[in-house]
Amino acid sequence: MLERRNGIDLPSDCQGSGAVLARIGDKWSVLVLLADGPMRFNELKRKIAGISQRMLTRTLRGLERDGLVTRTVYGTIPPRVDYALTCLGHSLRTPVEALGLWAIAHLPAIEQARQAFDLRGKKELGA
Amino acid sequence: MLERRNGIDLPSDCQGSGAVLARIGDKWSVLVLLADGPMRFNELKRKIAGISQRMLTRTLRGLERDGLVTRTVYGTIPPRVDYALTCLGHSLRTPVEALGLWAIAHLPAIEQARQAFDLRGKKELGA
DNA sequence: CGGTATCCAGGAAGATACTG
DNA sequence: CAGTATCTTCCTGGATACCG
Repeated sequence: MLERRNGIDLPSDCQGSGAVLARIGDKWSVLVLLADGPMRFNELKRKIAGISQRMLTRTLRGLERDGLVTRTVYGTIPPRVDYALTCLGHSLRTPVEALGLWAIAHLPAIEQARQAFDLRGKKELGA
Repeated sequence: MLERRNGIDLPSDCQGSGAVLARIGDKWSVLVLLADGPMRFNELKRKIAGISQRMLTRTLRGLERDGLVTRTVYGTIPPRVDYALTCLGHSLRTPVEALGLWAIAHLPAIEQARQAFDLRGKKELGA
């Protein structure tokens, strides 16, 4: 994604950051990540409350593909499928939770900055 | 603290996580965030290498609106505009860099998981 | 130099219906 | 229960051209 061109490179950690953010930056992945303990499909769907069946399937497939969750199918009727975090998936929770803590701490400041910014925009229009 | 899991709703702090991820989860914000020191528009554009003028403008506006960067216009000719991280913006670097470190450490594992996953998919098609 | 304005393609995500 | 298939809408992001 980030090609090195004409000599100037971004800090090396950008490569990874970009890929990881593409993975967890989507609308639902983090929520799945934070829903811990092995869970069945509809259990997750209920817990996440708002996700569509389609998006939950897609999100879980993506996480499974990246080795962040395991998918265990029991050949029973009715079918039962369990999803659980892998070791790798669990380890990702640490930095993600750090981000969550930052969000809790600073979201009010962000909201405030937004209002101030939008207000300035309005005034310029009026002037 | 993030682990409250009594089945009903997501922890309240997920809202914040979601909002922050929506902010930095886009394709370019993090790169701007990590490019430190006050920088002029084209300086940033060169450093990020691959971003279009339009997206850099949009990204910077978004970050400015959220109070993460400042935009300083000098009324000179030719024009000069400096962008710098605010205190808030700088503080966000810590968790973002933590995520970057995780990425560096585990990206190989992810790549490997992907290949294994895709391979399994192919075999099933063959069978 | 530092932007805006406009157009366009592709993917993300929702709603709905059907299946083993 | 745990999905797939399909259709549609929205948004992101790239390309291009012009402006103060």
